[in-house]
Amino acid sequence: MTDTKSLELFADFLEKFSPEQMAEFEKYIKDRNKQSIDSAALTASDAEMTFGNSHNLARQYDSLQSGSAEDVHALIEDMPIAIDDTREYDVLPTENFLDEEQEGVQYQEIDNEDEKAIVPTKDKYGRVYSDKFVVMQKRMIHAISRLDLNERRLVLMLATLVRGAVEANPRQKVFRISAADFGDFYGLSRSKRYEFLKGVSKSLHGKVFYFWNFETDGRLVPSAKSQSKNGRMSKGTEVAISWVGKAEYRAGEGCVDIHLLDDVIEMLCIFDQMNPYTKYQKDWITKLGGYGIVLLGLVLSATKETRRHVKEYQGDVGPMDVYYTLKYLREKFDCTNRYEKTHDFKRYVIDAGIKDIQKHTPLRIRVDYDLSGRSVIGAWFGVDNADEPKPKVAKKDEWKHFKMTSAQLDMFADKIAQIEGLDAQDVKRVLEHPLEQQKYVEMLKRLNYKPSGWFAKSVVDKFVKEAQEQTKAEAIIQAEKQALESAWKAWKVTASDEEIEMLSDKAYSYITANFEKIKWQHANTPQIRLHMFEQYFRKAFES
DNA sequence: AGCGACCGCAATCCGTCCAT
DNA sequence: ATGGACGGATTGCGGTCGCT
Repeated sequence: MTDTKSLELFADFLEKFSPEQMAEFEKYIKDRNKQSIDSAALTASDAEMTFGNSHNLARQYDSLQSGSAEDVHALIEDMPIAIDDTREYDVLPTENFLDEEQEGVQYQEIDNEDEKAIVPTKDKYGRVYSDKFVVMQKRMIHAISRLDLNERRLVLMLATLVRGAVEANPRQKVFRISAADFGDFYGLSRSKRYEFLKGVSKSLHGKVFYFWNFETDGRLVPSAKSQSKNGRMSKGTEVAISWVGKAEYRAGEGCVDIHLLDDVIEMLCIFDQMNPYTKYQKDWITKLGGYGIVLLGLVLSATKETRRHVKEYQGDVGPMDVYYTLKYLREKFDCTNRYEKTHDFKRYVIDAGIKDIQKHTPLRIRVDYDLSGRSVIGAWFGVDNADEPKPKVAKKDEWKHFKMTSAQLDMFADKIAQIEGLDAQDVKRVLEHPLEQQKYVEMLKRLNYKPSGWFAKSVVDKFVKEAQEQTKAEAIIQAEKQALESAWKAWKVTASDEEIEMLSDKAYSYITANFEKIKWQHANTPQIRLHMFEQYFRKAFES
């Protein structure tokens, strides 16, 4: 148990590395193994694979299980590398739903007074994040995923509120949320919002979440009991935190005063280098269910590196952005004990998450499972932004590729046929052809027809392709006709006068008249053409 | 308004069939 | 024999309805 948690931590930790740092760390592991100080679980090739390829990182993640938690922590503790994480979590390949890049994220603590002061993270313009986003530390995503809808709503509301409040007053610990604000924020009915707020402030109170504590330099905070005999760190501090310290519902005023612990305030406010975060658009996350949130976090936290590597994905569902082992996914979704049947896990966690995201965000998640024999061992995920291509709604010409109903077809074909003195069936055939219908557009306008339906693009494309092929075929036939003519001329030159006399022009006209029947296309050399020509000529002559 | 019966829905779990 | 697919049962939670 501890093992998997620490490995998760380790995996998260590795994600922060730049390629250079990976190389450096790899070297470090190599040296370490050479000296065989400890039976480090990581081998050089483990490290190489792990660092070289995030796909493998996920795979290796499982093989790392053989290492003890101690080793992993020792590794991290001994890490000779200063983590300078300039590689932020870029949220998606398509940045179009992000307003601005997060830069210059700073962390500052003022500890000279009783109350710890917390200075919120600002963006490069010196602003606290806009309300449009709920900015969330990554490690918090897991914590909030186990809350129910209203609890999550409260936390998310706090996330935006606290940031602003702490900005104004760094020592503020109590935050007031009114039922009115809460209700407006999420569009709750007037009658329900009081109950909701009251209930949620109560239910949230008992809830606790756990996380691994980090020092600001990225090292694990040593806990008092964590020193093992060999003086090495055996564990980081696992911190249990109550979401709210005290929640006071002020009856009559319709608001609740929420006392938050510093850690929670920090989590909500401070996004320093060691706290990878990812941001979600507010209205997405408030609508998403627990699995949707976690899945979104997993998929969106794909780094540029993972994306590059997962391109190696050999499937047919398009490029994939990230790969996770089944085991890792189960842990992330908190499903190590639930949904023991893989199919159930897929159905009710992965698929449900995808459906959830599909429903509430413009993102479309693709998934392809990695099979080892019959067993699912992992999954690739790809994400598309449905809003992305934003097909410019070029005002389409309604008189182009319009699709008439069968009633309309009958009626207007009849009318046009009468006016033009044509066969109604022929007219109908033209009208229902998206390319040829152009011929009668003026007529239809005069007859007060108004297009109300159109052919799908794919259908039109099919017709266009057909037409192209037809013109191509016609061109070939044309060329063949010319070839025939020149063959005839050539034959006339070589033929004796007697033969020419025998063969009247009638024969030539027979051949040309039956041209379609003769498979001239197959005669692709002059010799064969000549041969065929003679053959058919003879046949014509005999008849 | 207060109460329980009832319903709908989602989450979870289980049994059976099927392919390998 | 095993894991996955699938249908279906069970559970639990809200919310609603009708009765008092």
